[in-house]
Amino acid sequence: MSKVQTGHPTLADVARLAGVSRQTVSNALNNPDLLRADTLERVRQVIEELGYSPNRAARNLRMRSSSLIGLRMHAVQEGTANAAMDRFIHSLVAASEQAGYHVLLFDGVGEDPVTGYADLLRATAVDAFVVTDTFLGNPQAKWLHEHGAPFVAFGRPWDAEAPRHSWVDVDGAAGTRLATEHLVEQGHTRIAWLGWRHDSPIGQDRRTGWEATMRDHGLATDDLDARVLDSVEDAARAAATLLDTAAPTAFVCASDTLAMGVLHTLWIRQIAPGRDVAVVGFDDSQVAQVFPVGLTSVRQPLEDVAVEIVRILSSLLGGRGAQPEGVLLAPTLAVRESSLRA
Amino acid sequence: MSKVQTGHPTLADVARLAGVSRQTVSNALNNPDLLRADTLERVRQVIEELGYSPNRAARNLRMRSSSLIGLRMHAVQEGTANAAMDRFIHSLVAASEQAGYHVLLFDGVGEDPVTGYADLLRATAVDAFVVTDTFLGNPQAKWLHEHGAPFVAFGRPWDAEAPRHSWVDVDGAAGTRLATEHLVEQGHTRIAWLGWRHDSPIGQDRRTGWEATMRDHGLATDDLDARVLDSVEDAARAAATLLDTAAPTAFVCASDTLAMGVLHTLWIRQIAPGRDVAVVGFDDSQVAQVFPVGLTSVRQPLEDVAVEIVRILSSLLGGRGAQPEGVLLAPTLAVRESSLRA
DNA sequence: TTGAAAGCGCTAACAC
DNA sequence: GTGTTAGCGCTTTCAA
Repeated sequence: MSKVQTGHPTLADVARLAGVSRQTVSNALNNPDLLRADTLERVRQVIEELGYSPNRAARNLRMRSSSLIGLRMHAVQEGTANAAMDRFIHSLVAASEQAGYHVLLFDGVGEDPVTGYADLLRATAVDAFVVTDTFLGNPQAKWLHEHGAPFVAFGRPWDAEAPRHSWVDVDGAAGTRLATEHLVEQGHTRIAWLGWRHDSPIGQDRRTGWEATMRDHGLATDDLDARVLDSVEDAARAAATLLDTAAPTAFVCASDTLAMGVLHTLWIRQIAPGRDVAVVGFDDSQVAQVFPVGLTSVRQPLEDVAVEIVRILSSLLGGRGAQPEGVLLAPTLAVRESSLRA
Repeated sequence: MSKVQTGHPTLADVARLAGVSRQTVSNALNNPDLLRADTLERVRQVIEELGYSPNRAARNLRMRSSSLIGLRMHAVQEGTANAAMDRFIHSLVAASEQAGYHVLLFDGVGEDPVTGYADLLRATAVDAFVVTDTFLGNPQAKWLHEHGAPFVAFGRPWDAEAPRHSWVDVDGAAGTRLATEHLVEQGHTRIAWLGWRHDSPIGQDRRTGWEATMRDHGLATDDLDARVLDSVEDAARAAATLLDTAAPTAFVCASDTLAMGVLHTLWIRQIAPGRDVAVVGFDDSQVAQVFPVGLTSVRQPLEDVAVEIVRILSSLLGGRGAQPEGVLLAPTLAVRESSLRA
């Protein structure tokens, strides 16, 4: 007597209805070329009819893989405009799906920065990770590498000379270079840099784009360089000081948050953004897009970043254990009113 | 001869080392009370020693469940400040983890709005869904209900009198009521509403909070009601018109995007936000938080929403097939300079 | 080209 | 309390 159909159809159900063995059905799905055309057609028809889809858990168990990519998500930092985390996550989800993966989110809570990774890895709940919080001496990357866990980092390993793992990053210096060149084109010569005080390698990188471009154009940078915490208030104060002491006509900022501070000071002083003093931010956050004046901002190509990450991940998981690979992508500049004289 | 230790330790490994049967190890994990204290201790020690964690796929296959909650993620809408999607997603991830679940993201791409759901469901890749795009006649909710898929909606089913599925939502009317009451307290009497033109039930709901509060205070609403598309530019124009025709001293807006438009008009006219004309937005987006003036905004309790959703989901999956449940949560008001006279 | 057998690692049911 | 048996649904040998 045949089993009661409690839930979803299984491979066996399809096989029975199609009058073939289970293996043939499996082949129809995974190695269609092995079947004779008419058999394939018949099996496919039954699959369609039944709305059959291979059980994930069973396949995972057998294949020793989950088709899941783990991504640790942090709490949104309130009061800042920097992270475009949701844009990146969506890009990653879309790119992963193209490659047959799904994204599993886990929480970055707790003291130990690797706990979440360890648990998922030991339980073979995910095939690989995408690590986003890559800073100097990133403990996750180190741990994952040591444990042989496949992963790709969004962000360069700033410390290692010869990185041991693959990464994809956006060229921050190229971004600020774009911004500075754009301002020079607009006729500015006194272009200030507003960066982060506790300077991360990321902040340093972004700063070099401004500095190098200024140098290239023979423009002075003395007194035009300020560093503050990544807050609107601090940026506003720093902008005020800069305006008083160095009279810049343009600001390149390490973040949209800082740019907002500059705009605040301009507003207080009745200085028109764009016409009187130009401002450029970094990240093309929603704030930059929605701010009434329209904040010009460096935009990271997160869609491309995601595609590259998934590509590397696929080759990693595909067994092609190639050399660690680093990909550096160029950002673009979203030009808006805050940097236009018109 | 014993098997080669290729990868992770299994239940059998633990059992062998602890000198017990596999079942005993399983019990140590899932039904600790069944074991004698010393046995439990011994098993636990070996588990610790080996860094053992049950294989997810095997457990999933056996339990016919994945401990995964599916969430469809849409592309970020550029140029608006409304969605606090990342805040919600993180809240959901955190709450899920507390309950032993993880969040699986999939993409909302394609013509057919239920494709992604259907695929995951048929493959038993997820145990349940969280549906966020709940609007009138929501096709996903209908489809999921018809297919007996467990899910909870973030958002009320506006059409049904007796909803067939569980939902959690934020009381939009209560939010705009808070906003309006706050403005009345600040001494405003001519408080305008700036809402959406193609009015969704959500927009209508938010509007009623303003209208009812105005009525309660015996304040006129004629000519103080404008509807536009959800864009900064349209909002700016509408605000200008309202200022000319009805001279409001305060604006309650259906979104932060609209509020930005109002602020833009105020800026152009050299009207000080807060001091001269008050503005309140909706969603407490990053824009509201970072905008130099500080935009007062209705804040959805997304953390609580996530907790409630997971609670309902857990009971749904726990077999307690209770009646569909609806939970309406009250938002709060994040008060900032844009609504303060001081 | 197709079929039969084995087993991935786990837990529910039942014996002891 | 603990051990034995069976089987979740799939894919990878190997044989026909």
